[in-house]
Amino acid sequence: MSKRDPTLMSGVPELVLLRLLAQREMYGYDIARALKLLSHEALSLGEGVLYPALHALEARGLLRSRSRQVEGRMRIYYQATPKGRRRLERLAANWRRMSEGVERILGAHHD
Amino acid sequence: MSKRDPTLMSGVPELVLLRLLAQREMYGYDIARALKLLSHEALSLGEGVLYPALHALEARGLLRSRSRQVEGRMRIYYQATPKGRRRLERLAANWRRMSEGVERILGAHHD
DNA sequence: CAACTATACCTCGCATACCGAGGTATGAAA
DNA sequence: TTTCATACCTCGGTATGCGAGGTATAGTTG
Repeated sequence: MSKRDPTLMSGVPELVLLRLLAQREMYGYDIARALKLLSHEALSLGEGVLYPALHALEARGLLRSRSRQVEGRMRIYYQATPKGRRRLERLAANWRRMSEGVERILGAHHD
Repeated sequence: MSKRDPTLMSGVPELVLLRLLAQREMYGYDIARALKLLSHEALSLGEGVLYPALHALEARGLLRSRSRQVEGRMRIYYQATPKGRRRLERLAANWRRMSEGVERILGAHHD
């Protein structure tokens, strides 16, 4: 069925993947490293999340990939499609909205 | 097995429930309303999330409840236990950490 | 040359979280 | 008497995240 919106809970992996791959072409291993680095270790996608997520996003037309041989090793480079970018905008807006909501609740003292 | 930590994705419902109920005693319907209000509609826990979550948290000793009859209607009031408050601290710290991580990735231009 | 480490990909199956839809019952208002 | 707001509840589906495990190559080190 047609993929309902990520509701409350995050879909953070989808979000950050699209964000990275909207910026530039990257391959799996690369993404994992970048994610740890950029988020100061706060985020880390294990391979059991990463690869299935990449495949799913590609199948949905949000990413496209090309394989390249680099120094004997095979790499699959992904980047966001236009559709993926549009999706990213939606997800990012959503995420900010909900994260601000959480922040308000964490911050307030509700007497 | 013993309940692994909420990993990447949020466990936002658990977090916000504990936060509200660390502050004051509330009952289900009340919580739903407060949540919408405080978060400016950004968060809304449907009853299919809310009640099971409350039961689960109570079963884990993070909340305790008492029933009261108010104007003919039965209400079950919940509040956070000390253990629940400690859990809240952990979850809140976790959430900030990961939300900052996401923010960094959303914000940066990764050239 | 054997081991080991880093790179690079992959899948399977478990657990659990979240959600919508549906169900019950009361009191007040129309 | 019907409807609305209050107030609770459960069931079943789905997807999602995750760990563990598996393959293979290139380079390093003893």
